Amino acid sequence: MGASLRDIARLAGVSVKTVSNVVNGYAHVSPATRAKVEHALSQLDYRPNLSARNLRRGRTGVIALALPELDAPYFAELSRFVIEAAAELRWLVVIEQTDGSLERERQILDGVRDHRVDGLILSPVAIGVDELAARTDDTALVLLGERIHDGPADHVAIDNVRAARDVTEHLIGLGRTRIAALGAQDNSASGTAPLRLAGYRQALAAHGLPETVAKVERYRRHEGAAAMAALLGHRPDAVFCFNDLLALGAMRTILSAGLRVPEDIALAGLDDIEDGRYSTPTLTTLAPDKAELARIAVDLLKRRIDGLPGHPPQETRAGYRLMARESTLGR
Amino acid sequence: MGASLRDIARLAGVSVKTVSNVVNGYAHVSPATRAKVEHALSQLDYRPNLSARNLRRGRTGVIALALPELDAPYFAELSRFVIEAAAELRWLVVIEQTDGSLERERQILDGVRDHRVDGLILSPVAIGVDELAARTDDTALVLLGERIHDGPADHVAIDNVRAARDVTEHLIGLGRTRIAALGAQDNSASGTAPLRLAGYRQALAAHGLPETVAKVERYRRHEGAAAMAALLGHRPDAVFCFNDLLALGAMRTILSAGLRVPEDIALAGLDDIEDGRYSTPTLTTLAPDKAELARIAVDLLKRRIDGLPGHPPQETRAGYRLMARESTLGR
DNA sequence: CAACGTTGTTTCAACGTTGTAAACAGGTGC
DNA sequence: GCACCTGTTTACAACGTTGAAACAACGTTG
Repeated sequence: MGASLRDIARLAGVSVKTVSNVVNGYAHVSPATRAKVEHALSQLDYRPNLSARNLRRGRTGVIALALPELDAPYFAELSRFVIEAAAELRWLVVIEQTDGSLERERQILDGVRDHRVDGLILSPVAIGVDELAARTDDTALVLLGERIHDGPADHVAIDNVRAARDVTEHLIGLGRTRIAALGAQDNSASGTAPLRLAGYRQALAAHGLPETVAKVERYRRHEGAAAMAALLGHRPDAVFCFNDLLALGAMRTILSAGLRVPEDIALAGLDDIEDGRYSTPTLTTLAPDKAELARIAVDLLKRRIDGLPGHPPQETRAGYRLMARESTLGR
Repeated sequence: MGASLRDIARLAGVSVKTVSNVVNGYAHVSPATRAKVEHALSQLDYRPNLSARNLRRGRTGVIALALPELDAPYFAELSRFVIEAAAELRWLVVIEQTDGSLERERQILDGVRDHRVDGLILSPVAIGVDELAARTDDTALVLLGERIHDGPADHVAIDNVRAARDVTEHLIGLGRTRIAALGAQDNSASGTAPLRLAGYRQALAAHGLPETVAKVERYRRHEGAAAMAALLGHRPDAVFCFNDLLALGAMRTILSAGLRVPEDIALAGLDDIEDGRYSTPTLTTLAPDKAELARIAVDLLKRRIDGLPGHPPQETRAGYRLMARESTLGR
């Protein structure tokens, strides 16, 4: 085991508290003792025991990031930024996966209370606003990503309605008229899908175009592929997929059917995952500023952790950019 | 703050230790007191303070998983399995990213000592065997993935030489004769690249075929795309990319150049990331059993954490399967 | 020169938990 | 009546840290 303050104190011939003072950079320590102590510290290669420090201070320096699945590239990319932002505060990040299950989300919200983490960044899928509002626990919580606004906790996301409208407008601007949406969901009282659907509809309505909507259960490639197969019967000339994974699945279906992208069907996604920058054709998409999302989420969490409870929940928007690529523009 | 053992004890009219005994399922507690205590526990919604428990027990219940980058799909997929395997032991997993940098790897190895985590699963890139061997620290450590064997710590990986040979044999079996390798590295004393290169060479040598080798710095799509552009001059009829990201980048270059896969150039990768199952054409690859890798890594780590130090480092192999898809077989 | 403030250091207690050992009650056996 | 179990419960100390308070030594100040 490593050396404790006690060992250092013994070696340096001072009290434990003095060593503690040196370690914590307390001002009033005489140069002589400071030198002695520092020598002893480096001699024994002292490392503070963080369990003990945390017990004393009531903090762990660890936050949790709970998201549906780490192997969805969007979330993997987002995690990278969260981890980086947290690292600047010397926080560690434990990652939990909900798989979009209500029960897992409950478990995690509940588990936050066992003092292993100082706060939680949750990317919710299944849990409802009312259930969140009923939370008795006062551990710091930030909701990340697509979610009905004005909920009971701090929240950061892009403006999904406007983003979806922008993508749809892009397709309309290309002269497409039979524009389908792929990615609506039945069970998503709290999620993205309704917001993106609303944006899609707003754009179509503004131009008097008809809508076609395909539903999926989850945002994975194979569901995109399957839903696209069903859509082919409607002969759309453009498809707005509610995320990039769906779009990549859909692209596979279209190309396999011998149709061309974008000549026969223009395709757009949302998320800007790296895959879409290397697919053939490359995928037009809308790129949320993931670094900003992560930074804001961590900042909000820090404010909650440090601050007094009782402040009203805060709503924050992160930016985005439309990335027009080959799947709508052609080569 | 939550209730402590003391609060429960007061409410139930017993000693703190009795409550602790109930919480920990100690056998010799009379049914009557057990009931009393359990009532009080649920009444105050008791949660053990894990910082305190950890301080006492000297364990944190948290392990670290350090890998180059979370947004490389292979590592994201692997992380998912590690987190799942750890969850079965009630362990949390903090993720650290090294970005393949030596300094970060050192930092992380060093940081393990501050008692925040019980052990470390490291997927090393830059650090050398000798430096690892010189480690004085005795915190549990497991090396995960491609790495020179017989190092100073437990290690789990697939048999990279054999795997690379199998992929190359597959290409040879298709009748290809100008088979290039994409993904060799200059600086990788400790990594995958030399092993995979060796396997590739073994296969070619066995059939008397000539080799062509393209180097990259890191295993990312854009490097695969760039390296492939350089390879095109050699007019290979098949390319074995040392991982799937390289292959997907290469595929993009080939298709953009107006060549066909696999008719003009057959393409194979290694990793079996999900992207490759939905690219057009779908990507032939070799699929390491990631779930097995993760499980073994966690098991080895558990054994180290529980066990006495001093046992010799253990070498373990995980299985793999060749997934022949369109990029070599055609439709 | 007494009262006071500053600087440097220490003692003490506490954070919440659990291992150890000891205390206690209620038998059994002799 | 005593020694000796078995089962149940408790007191105590300890894990390593830090805030609060106390203390000693030394100027300053009125």
